[in-house]
Amino acid sequence: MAVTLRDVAERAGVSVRTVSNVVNGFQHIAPATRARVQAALEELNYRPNLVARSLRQGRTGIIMLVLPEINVSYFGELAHEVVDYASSVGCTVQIDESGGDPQRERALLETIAQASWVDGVLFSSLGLRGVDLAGLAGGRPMVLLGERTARTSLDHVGIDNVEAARQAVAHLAGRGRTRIAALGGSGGARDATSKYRLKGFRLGMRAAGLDPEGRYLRTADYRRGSAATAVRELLAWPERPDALFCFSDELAAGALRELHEQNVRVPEDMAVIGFDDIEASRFSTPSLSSVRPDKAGIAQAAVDTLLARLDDPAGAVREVSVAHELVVRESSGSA
Amino acid sequence: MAVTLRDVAERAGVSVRTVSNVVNGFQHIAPATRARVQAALEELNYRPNLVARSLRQGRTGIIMLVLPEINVSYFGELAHEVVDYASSVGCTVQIDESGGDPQRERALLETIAQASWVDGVLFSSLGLRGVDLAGLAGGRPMVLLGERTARTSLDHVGIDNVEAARQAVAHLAGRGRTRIAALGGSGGARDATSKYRLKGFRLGMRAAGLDPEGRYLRTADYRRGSAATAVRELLAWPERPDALFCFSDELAAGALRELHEQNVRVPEDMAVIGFDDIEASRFSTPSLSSVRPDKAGIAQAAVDTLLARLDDPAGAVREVSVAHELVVRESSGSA
DNA sequence: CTGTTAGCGCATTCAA
DNA sequence: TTGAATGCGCTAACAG
Repeated sequence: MAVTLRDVAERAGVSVRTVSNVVNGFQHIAPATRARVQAALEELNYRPNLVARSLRQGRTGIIMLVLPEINVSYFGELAHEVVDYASSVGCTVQIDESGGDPQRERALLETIAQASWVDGVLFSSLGLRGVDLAGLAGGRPMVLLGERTARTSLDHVGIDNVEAARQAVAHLAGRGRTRIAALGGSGGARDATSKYRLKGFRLGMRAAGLDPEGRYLRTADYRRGSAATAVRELLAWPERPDALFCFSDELAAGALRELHEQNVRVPEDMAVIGFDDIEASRFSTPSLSSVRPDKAGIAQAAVDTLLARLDDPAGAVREVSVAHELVVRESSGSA
Repeated sequence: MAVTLRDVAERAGVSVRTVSNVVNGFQHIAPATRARVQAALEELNYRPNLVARSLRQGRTGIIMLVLPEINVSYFGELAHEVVDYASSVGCTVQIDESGGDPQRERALLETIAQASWVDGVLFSSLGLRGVDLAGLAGGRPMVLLGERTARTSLDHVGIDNVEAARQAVAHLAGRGRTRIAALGGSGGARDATSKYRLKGFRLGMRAAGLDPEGRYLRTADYRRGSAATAVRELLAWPERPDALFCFSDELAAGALRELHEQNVRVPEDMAVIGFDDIEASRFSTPSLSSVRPDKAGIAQAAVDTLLARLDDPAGAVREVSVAHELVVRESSGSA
């Protein structure tokens, strides 16, 4: 069996209270006592039972991070930042995947509401609307990551997708492209991310004196494999695009591949820009221009916001907008 | 405050024992009582406190997964499989990162020994030797993932790296390549993965009647960014290689990029094969040949092995070898 | 400065 | 079939 405070107390000939004090680094302890307890602690190789401690304190220090899929590069990189920052503030991260499926997201939230060992949840939803989420959290502190789909009582951390998308389009237009197309997501209410990026796309097009209508193509998801058919379709448009704004770097990677197969040169015949700036994009051929969200900033803001919410459950709803940046590489170089 | 068993018991006019029985689905309960308790349960929206339950039962259902970095594609994909399978057997996954640094791995294990809410640990080490690990686990069940560095008392799940590497080399030789080079890791005792892959490289070379000596180049790590300088060096060899076996797909991706910059055609001038078969490899230009470990198989075996160890702490040490497969794509197509 | 003790919420043994 | 009571290991309020 595991050695308990009580065992140590007996060994050292003191009370559990004193041992607890030593373990937790309390100040006012007689040096002699402290030394004796320390010795007993080490002789018995005492390890505090964190479950018991958590039961007592009501906090576990465990943050749950819900993502569509951890194997998707962007989410992997985001998770990395979250784990990294969380550990620096003494928290560990539990990861769950929703698969981006609203039904599974819902089921997961049911579980979360019960999984009462997590102090709070960072939820990166693709399918559920904020209003749905709020009700499902089961009163547990939750911060929404990515896009907020509707007015809700939940804290939210994300970037300005509209502005970021607008800048991407402005960049393409600035390089002389006039037949710009956008690609990714559903563009509708169900997928807020693409909705806002599409909005930014339209703003950017109009600002450049271009007509955005009929220049957007949906995809089933944001993965590499979903780009190929879309790209073929887009190449068959009567007015073939000379630039492509993909709503994720993975889509852009899939697009680069398909463009290669169709013998379309990038950037000469088609400029391409992605979104997320995943690491692979720096090394692709051609290297991929992208919108880079400050992932570390998102992670930090998310964890901080969650911790603040834990301390003040009734505080005002927080809305944090994190920085982003345009990264220009070969794929959108001047033709 | 949260609703407890006691609250429900009062409400239903029964004892906590009875409520507990209903919650846990015990059989012998009078239908009338059960109905009354059920009603109270729902009216009060009772959620069991899992921390308290865990304290009582001694198990949390939390598995800790320790990886070098979750943002590295291979580990992201592996984590995905682990989370997926673990959830199917009722476990949640807590992720920690070691950064691949032996010192941090050691520190992390100290924490693990204390973090007594995890039932067991899946440890994918890069730097520490198995013998070191065994002592540090603090008696907590631990399964080693990837490579086992030394005889140890720990369970281990991995693929046959020697054979996999041998096959990769045989494939290149089979395509008529004679000046094959290997790239990645330290090749030494500190990095068992590259040690075994290097061993397989040598076996494959000799089997093809080629001399493996002096045809291996180390890298600082397995990331894309570490390939460039190595590739430049390798291109300057007196007998310039016509094939490159990279010990990871990320290295291979970095190599493809650098080869492109140096105007070396792939596969015409240089065949390239990687290791891990990450998703990006299917879509790169050229698409990348690779050794594909059965990641789902690894995840499943790892979790199963850990659970078995939990049930039988004294059982025989398990050594599981999971399947792998060679995936041939453009980068190693015949010249 | 340190000992005693009451719970945290739950599962469970002993009675009834 | 159900109630009362114990304790998992710990922290903290209350003494002394």
